[in-house]
This record gives sequence, C-alpha cells and structure tokens, in this order.
Amino acid sequence: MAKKSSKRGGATLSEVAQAAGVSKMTASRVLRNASGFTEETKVKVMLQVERLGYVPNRIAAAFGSFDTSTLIGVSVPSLTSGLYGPVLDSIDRTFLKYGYQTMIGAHERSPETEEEWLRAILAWRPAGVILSGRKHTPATIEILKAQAIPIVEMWNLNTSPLDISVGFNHFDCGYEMGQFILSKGYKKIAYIGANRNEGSTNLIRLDGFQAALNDSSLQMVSKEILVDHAGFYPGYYGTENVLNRTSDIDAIYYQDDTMAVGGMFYCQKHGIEIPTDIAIAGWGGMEITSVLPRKLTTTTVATETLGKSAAEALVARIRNEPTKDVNVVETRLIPGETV
Amino acid sequence: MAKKSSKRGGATLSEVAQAAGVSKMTASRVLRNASGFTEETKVKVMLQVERLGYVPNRIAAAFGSFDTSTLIGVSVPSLTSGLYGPVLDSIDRTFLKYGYQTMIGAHERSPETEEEWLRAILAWRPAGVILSGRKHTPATIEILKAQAIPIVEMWNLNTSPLDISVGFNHFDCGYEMGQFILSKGYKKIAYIGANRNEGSTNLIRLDGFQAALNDSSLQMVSKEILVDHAGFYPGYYGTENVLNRTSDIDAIYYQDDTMAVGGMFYCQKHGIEIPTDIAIAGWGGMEITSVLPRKLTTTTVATETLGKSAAEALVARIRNEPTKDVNVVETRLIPGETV
DNA sequence: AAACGTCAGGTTACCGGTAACGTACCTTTA
DNA sequence: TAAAGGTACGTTACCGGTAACCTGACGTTT
Repeated sequence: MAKKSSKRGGATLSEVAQAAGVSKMTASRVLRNASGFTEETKVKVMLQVERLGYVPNRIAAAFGSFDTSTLIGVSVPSLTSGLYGPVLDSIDRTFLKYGYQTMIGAHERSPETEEEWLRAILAWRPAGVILSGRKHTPATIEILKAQAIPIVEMWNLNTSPLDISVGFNHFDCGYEMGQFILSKGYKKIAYIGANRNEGSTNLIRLDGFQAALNDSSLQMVSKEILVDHAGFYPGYYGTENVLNRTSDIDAIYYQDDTMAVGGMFYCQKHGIEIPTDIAIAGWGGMEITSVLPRKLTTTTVATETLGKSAAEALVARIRNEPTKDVNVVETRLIPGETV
Repeated sequence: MAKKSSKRGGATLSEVAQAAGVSKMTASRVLRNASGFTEETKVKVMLQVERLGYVPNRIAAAFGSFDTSTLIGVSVPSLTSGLYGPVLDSIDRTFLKYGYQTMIGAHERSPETEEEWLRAILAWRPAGVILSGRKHTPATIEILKAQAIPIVEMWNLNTSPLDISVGFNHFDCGYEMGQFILSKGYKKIAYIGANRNEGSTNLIRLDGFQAALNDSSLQMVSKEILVDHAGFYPGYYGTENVLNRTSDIDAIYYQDDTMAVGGMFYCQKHGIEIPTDIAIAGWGGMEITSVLPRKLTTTTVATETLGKSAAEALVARIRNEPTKDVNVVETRLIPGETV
C-alpha cells in the first residue's frame, strides 16, 4: 500500500498530482479550493483523490504556512458534573461547523494542571484557546501573552479579560435571588455550597447574594461551604449540617440545583414542608427541576448559548473580524414554587 | 520579539541552540532527553530554553518524523447527558499523564457527523482514536482500515472489534436485571426507554432483559421507546404513557437512572406506591440515587474505570506493548428498595 | 605504540505541504 | 498587429524539527 517504507498511511499530494498529471501546487490549489485552475483540472485531481483515498495532511499544511492551524484548545474544570457538558457540546458543534478541531483538557480545579495542559497544547500552535474559571497561574498568563493567540475566557463574566470574555453575570444571579427571597418575607437565610468546584464562580454568586441581604440590612444566618464537589448528596448532608447547627432557618440558597434537590430530599425525609417551613432556591435550571413535585425556584442559564457564543467569538477573532471583548450571556430567575 | 516577520510566537530550536553555543541537533537531544550530551551541555541549553521562553513545536516534530504524534481523537455521542462526562474526564486525565492530547468530537448520534469529524481528525495524523457506540458508516470503517492506526471501540462490549474493544456487557446487565425482577415475583413487566440516545446500547440491554423474561416463558406487557433523549422528564411522561395505556403493570425497567427517577416522581405524584404497587429499576448507578427516599434498584457501572481502561489499552497498543483485544468492564446489580 | 571502541556533538537530507514568483499562452484594445 | 493584461499553471525555496550518518577526542586493549 505504502510505496516508500518510511511512509505511514495513504498517498501524498505529490502522488495525487503525479497521477493526475499536474504539479503538486495545482493539486494543492484544487484541494484548498483556491483560484487558478480550470474545472477540467479540478475533475482530474479530484478523481485521483478519490481513487487513492488521499487524506490531507494538516500537520504538513500547518507547518508550511503559519496560519492554517485549525486546532483549538478548550479547558474546562470537569466534564463530570452538570453544566459543562452542554457547554462543551455546543462549543464542539460550533467548531465542527467552522472547520476547527477541539482539543480538550479538564483541569480539575487545579491551575497547575491547567498550566501543564496549556504547555502541551501550545506546542501544537493552536489557532486559539478557550479557558474557563478565573484562576490561572501567573506562568499561564505569561505564556499566553507571549504566544499572542486569541483567547476566550468563559463561564464567568470578566470585565477586563486577557482578550475576550463570554460569561454569566454570577454576581447579579446571586443578588437577584437574594432580592427575590427577601421580597417573599424570609429573614433567616442560609447558604450551602461546596468549594471544590467549577472555578469558584459559585463564590461570586454568594457575594451577590450577600450584597442583596446587606442592602436590606440583613445578615446571613448560616453559611456552609463543604469540602466536596457539588452534587445531590452534598446538598443532602449540607442541609443536615446547617439545620442541626442553627435553628429557625427559613430559607436556603444553594450553590446549584443538584445541591438544592439534595436539600429537598432531606426536607422531605424529615417532614419539613417547602416552602412553608423552609424556602429553597438553586442555580442552573437543570433538567431534573422539570419532574420535581414542586417546581424549584432557580436561575436558568443558557449553557448552549454560552458555548456557541464563546466559540463564535473566538472564530471571529481568529479571522480578524470585529468582536466585542466582553459578552454577557443571559440568565433568568424562575420563581418556581419553593420560595 | 520575533526576529523574522514571518515567524509567529516564540523562539525556535535553532535560536535556542545558537544562544547556547551548540548545534540544534544537540539542543533537540537535550529537550527530548535522549542520550548523547553531558550534564554541562544540558544546563547550557536549558538555561536558554528558560530565558527565551521556548515552546517546543510539535507540529514540526510530528512532521519531521512519523511516530511522534501525541494527538488522540475521542468520539462520544454527547457530553450533555449523564454518563459520558465521567468517561471523558477519566480518559483525558489518563492521556495527560501519558503525554497525549485529547481531541474530542461529539457526533450527536449521527454516524455521518462522526465520519465528517473523523476525516478532519485523521488529517492531523493522530496516534490513535477512541470511538463509542457501535454504528459507523461503511466509509468510516474503510477510512480507519486504510489508515491502520490503533482504534479502541468503547462503551459496548464488542467481541469482534476493529482493533480493541473496552466496554460493558449490556446484554448481561439487562438479563441480570430481568432475572432479579422475576425472582421477586413480578409478572407484568414493562420497559421504558428513548431511542435518540448514546449509540443505542440501551437496546442491547433491552434484548438481554427480554431474553430473561423469555427464559421464564414470560412476555413483556408493554414497551415504550420514546423519540427523545433519555432524561428525567422523558421518564416521567413515558411512565404516564405506559400506565395510561396498560393497566396491571407491576414492574418497569428503565433505560437509565434518570428515566427511572422521572418515573418515581410520576408515581409519587399519583399515589402509586413503590415497590408495592409498582417496582422500578434503572441502569447507571448515578449520583442522584444516593438521596432518593427509597434506594433505587439499578446497575452501577464503573465509568471511570471504562475511560481509564480504554485510554490505557490505546496507549499500550500505540507503544506496541501487549494488550487484550476485548476488555470487559465490570457492572454490578444493586438490589435497592424499589423492586 | 598501533588499533580499536566509545561517546559527545556536528552535518546533511528530508518530511509534505504552501507562499511567492516566474512563464507560457490566450484575450483584449489601440 | 503589437503592446498590455489576465489566467492557468509550474518552479523554487522554505517552514522547524528529527533520523541517519559522520567526526574527532579520549581511553582501553593487545
């Protein structure tokens, strides 16, 4: 199959060109759909491409010129929990459409892992990178600046991004929910979260939430930040911890919907009525909320929109088209029946 | 910063070598940690690497030789729903450890999308690929054979794989659950699933489940396969459909835990007692089962093990180390309290 | 002391494309 | 009809590494 022993897979451009009776430059032009060839020539070349099963070699192409890389590195904290899956799905779909390939890295909440991954990715001279979270090592930032490639920071809104930011306004999410809970007359309010999580934007929501309470001269009654990942069970036992420690709590704001649902199950088990005894609110608008006996009060976030916007902003920057540096993706508070 | 205008980012190996007063071949040897240099030379080179912020160029490296690609393509149906997230997390973590980069593609249940993705990926001459699901276009298989690169098919067990298979024995999962439900005396049994999903391995579980019933000379009373993706709400309304259509059902086997949980909520809302009125079983062992008021009868699957095994098998094959072609990843039926 | 092996390090060629430029030929227009 | 311009190609050089091979200094063997 291979003519030279040193070669790996299929045919090269030269072989295609030779078989078609043209120079490899002409074959190259045809394959890139550049100008400078007749329809007749195109047919001759494409025939041989088919016959020889030619697979273009992007490594050679990226090597030969300097702006033909179609690789993009995307770093997320984790694919396991909840909301990053849809974001990545959406990013990948968008990139496939535009002809880019997605290289992922899950940095598992460690900026050092992210840096290690980034070094490996940059060795492939990607056309751009998408990062999530806001914590990066100083070296990470320095390396990125030195490479001078397009960067999108996504997930949290960042008003002074390295390059482009696409994200949710987590502070406003928290503030809005705080106001909403207060408007319903609740006064003894707690927060339950987990700190091993998703770039810690949850803490920004907490800040916003507390700001709303402060603006009404209220203080949080209890705050529980578990050393764990957010999830149903952490929501369950976090609620147990808080209610055992502090009596009289009448509302709990959770880091996300999984934790809120865990809390709901704790309440259900212990005969605590929602929202009469305790109000519950989450964040994320996850699918499970659609089947709960009582519609969860939460904030829905457009994860697909986030992914698509991030990918499109990066593509635009790569192509030197005009792009906004700061892009907010909408979130919406859903009143529900648990507050 | 760049000396030639045609250059992009940082320094090249030649520049590092020149600054260190050695030939670029020696610098190359030092950076690859090959033999043939003294400690003194190494120090000189590394000093310049640091000073110039040299980032190795894998494109050039992969181009120059033929077996230095560290790219691996991983295709999954979707990152959005449930179980593929952890698998991919685990794959990526393993690859990072071994020094490979993960290029993903979500083919969204369409073999044609997978083929399109594969063509784009192969243009990067990856060291190997991981595919999931069992449906591929004929062209996909042909292209893969022509490239002769290591391939892992994961998720479902495949006794005659293209190259390597790492997966769960879905048939046995279904069969075992069928036997278990029968052993508890249930006779009017239904199945609820969704066909827009995850490579359709769910249908293999259904086959196994039906085989168990047949072996006891029983027939399924009702079978509902929704045109939807598996999820909480589809489980909810699928249950509604089935119970409205067929009376006297005493057990339901669901495609996965999310659908089973959706079914549980339907039952809860309509005062149907579990497991006295109806038994419920799922698949996947998802985290939510830990907070349910009644522990769900399900099959736990080791998603992390699957990912890790798939990645390690591929790495072994790439390095020409001995590997088994067929690898079963364990699953375990958890009796729970809903059957 | 001559022959030989060893090892750090240098030289050369090449991987498979693409940019830049050159050239033959064909059309248009004064 | 010749000069000018356009178009379809071909030619050359090069991208940044690595494999393969070569060289020369030094220590060891006989």
